Amino acid sequence: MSIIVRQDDVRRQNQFGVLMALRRGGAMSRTDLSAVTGLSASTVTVITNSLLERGALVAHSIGETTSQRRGRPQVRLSPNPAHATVAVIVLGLNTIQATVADYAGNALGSLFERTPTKHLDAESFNNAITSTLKRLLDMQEPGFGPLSGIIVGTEGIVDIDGNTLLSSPATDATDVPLGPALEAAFGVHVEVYNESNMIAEALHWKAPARYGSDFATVLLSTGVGMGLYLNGKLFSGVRTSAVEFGHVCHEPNGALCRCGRRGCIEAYAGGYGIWRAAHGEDPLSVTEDDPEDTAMAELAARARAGDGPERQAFRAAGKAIGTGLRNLFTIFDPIPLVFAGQGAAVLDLMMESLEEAMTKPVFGLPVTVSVIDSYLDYRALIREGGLMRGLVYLDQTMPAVGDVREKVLA
Amino acid sequence: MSIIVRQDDVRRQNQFGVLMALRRGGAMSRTDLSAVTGLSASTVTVITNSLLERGALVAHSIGETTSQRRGRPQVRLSPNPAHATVAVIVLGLNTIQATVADYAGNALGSLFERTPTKHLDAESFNNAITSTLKRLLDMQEPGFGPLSGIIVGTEGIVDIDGNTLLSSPATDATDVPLGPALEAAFGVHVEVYNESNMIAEALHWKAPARYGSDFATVLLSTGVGMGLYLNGKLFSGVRTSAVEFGHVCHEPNGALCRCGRRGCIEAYAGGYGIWRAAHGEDPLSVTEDDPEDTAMAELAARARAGDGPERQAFRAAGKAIGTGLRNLFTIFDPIPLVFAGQGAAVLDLMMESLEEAMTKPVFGLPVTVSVIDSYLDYRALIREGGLMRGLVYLDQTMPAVGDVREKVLA
DNA sequence: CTACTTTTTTCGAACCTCGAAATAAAGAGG
DNA sequence: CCTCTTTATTTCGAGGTTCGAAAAAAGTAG
Repeated sequence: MSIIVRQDDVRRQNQFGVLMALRRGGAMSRTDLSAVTGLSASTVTVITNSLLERGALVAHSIGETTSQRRGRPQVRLSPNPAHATVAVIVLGLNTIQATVADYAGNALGSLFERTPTKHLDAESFNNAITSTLKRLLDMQEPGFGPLSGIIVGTEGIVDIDGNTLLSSPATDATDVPLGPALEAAFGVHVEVYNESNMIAEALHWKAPARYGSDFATVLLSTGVGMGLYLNGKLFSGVRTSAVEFGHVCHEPNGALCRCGRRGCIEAYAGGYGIWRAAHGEDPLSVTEDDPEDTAMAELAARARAGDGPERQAFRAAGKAIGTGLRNLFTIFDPIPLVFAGQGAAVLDLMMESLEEAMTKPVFGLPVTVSVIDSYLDYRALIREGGLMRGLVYLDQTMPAVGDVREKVLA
Repeated sequence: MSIIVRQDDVRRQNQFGVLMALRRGGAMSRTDLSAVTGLSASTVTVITNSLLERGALVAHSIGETTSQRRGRPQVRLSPNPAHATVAVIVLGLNTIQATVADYAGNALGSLFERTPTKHLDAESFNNAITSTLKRLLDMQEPGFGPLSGIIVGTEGIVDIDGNTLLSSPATDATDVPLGPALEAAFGVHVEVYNESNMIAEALHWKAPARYGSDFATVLLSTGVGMGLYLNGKLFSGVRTSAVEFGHVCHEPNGALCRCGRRGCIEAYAGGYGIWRAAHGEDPLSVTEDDPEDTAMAELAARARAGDGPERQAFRAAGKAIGTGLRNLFTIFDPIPLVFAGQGAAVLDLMMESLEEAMTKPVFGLPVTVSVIDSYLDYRALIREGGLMRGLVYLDQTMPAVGDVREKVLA
């Protein structure tokens, strides 16, 4: 059904536009906002005054700007840090990291805990996360804004509503109602996302010029994940977070993957896949243990030293990823690429075979990928992406209560 | 950049909503429109009267409804056939089919021509299509509405703006500026689409309950095409029509495809791929000739008669398609499927291996596909989809000129 | 012919955005 | 110190939009 638009929707959308302009462009004056958003100066005045009155924005007092220009000085506006607080939780294998940040996006505090979450049942798993966040909140100094939202970033498959953790390496439990559990405990809106999606979200905010409308992030870690931005929006599955790039089939009847199927990209390019191939182990055997980062570094060193099974293992990984990317690009055209995670440190060993597999022309149209970046600290990216997602959620759902004049008259 | 909303946009959007409700639900009264769209009765009155005045709608005079109910009889409204005319052109290998239809979607006339377009240069190719449409328009009786838009559906790769035919089996020429050529010749808006996208569009309109938000169409013909509806919208590539499902890699280093690469799904499931495998021909040899429909029917008959290379060839085709679908479903979750084209007639020979490859569970989540339909006459679907796309374009771009009262007062 | 029922239109209220004009708040210059 | 100039912001009226309530229209029932 095509959606009907009301009067309020106009105001809400434009108010959101103003807030987004400030998030993107940093503090700016009403005049700047008018130029950036395309709204008239009078409309910007009405909207910003309404937001100021409700405490969502703050005006930077004079002197801070030191304009030295001729006319009336600009009053720069920006999100009011004290207006709200967002919590971001990043889950790993037996690790929980919680962070709180203010409405302006400044981190207020962080807590990293190692907890054996892997073998907990769903309820205990939720409780562990809840208590970590509780501890963090108790540590905060009084006076910070009210907690307004929680974003969780995790490996695994999440339902499309951001409520349920359907399946994740972080826990053996399935269909974990993490969203509702946190919502019940803290009384605020909660969204659970796949970590790769948050990496994409983070890059979109860090470098909008480069990662504006269309790009893909490939997370090379134990598994192989992907975040996709298409047409300026985060792409997700129909019912789940999906984009399980690591489980796209590379070789039918190929090496065994942890998911139980054969030939997945992850079975060649995941940490354990590379390790297995480098050591000449049976491609149909899978262990639960992940190779240590240091062990992988040694493997990479040996591969760089000279040809041999180690180098071949990395080459095979590159080929699997490259083939997968080419297939994806066959579906929606080539887009800029970003690699993140520890695997990005050994990209040099994979790049040749990756590019060879990826760039084979389709119908004479060569596949060209313009941007290939890499980021090692993917945890930080997940956190940043989650934070921005949380802030944008608040901006988007901020009610569009009436004009200022109304209250003045009353 | 987040988009700012103006006053006019509200009206345009709601006017579009009214027109869409009529296209979807057929002729209905203002009261029904109010219920379906969610707009108030007064707003519906204003919008419909404006559309009536401009000739976009007609009121069905009394008597037609024969309500026999108590109160004031409803006045049913529907798109005015004479308001506009849309032309749909379906291109095939050395064939051009042009159809014109009125604003209500009724076909007015059609012309099918066999023309050797394959070896024409770009300009001659455009001219051939232009002259076919000119002939068809000349054949029409006077009094039909003005030509308002042209939609072209074709095999091959089209740029995202619907202007340029980048590469197509219909012609050896590449980067054919078909859109601008037709626009220059007829002075109306032109959009060029991939045929599979139009098949998806057609099904979306034929059975919105079944094919509403998310589904995929697989076109089994000489090649293997796909149309995708995701989140209620036609999915396309970033720069081109894309979704070149047939050229997703099934077997690295596998059979040779016409695109020059190896192991594409089409190399196994396209008409020539099945033929080649059934006859034990070299999988690295490709011919330009396509097997005749009758020859393929014989092949299917032999495959149904008993096991042998023919049956194995169809099984291999099913496996290639099934694997490709599973990979796609790994990216965006399983969705209902529709098969179209001659290949849909031999689906029975492929279905077993197709389902086996497709439904292997990912991380314990079984892949289930609820709806699997098939349509043989895909040309008709392309035509219908193109027509609806053209009509919706007209609805969407209809200006939102002012209130009725204004003119009454003047 | 009158009462009732349902559909459609009319009308005023409440908003929203916009452009023009007015106002505010500096620096520049005498 | 006062006035002029310049730039930013606010005020105000106009025009457009949707909505709810009330009125009008156009039938059927009896």
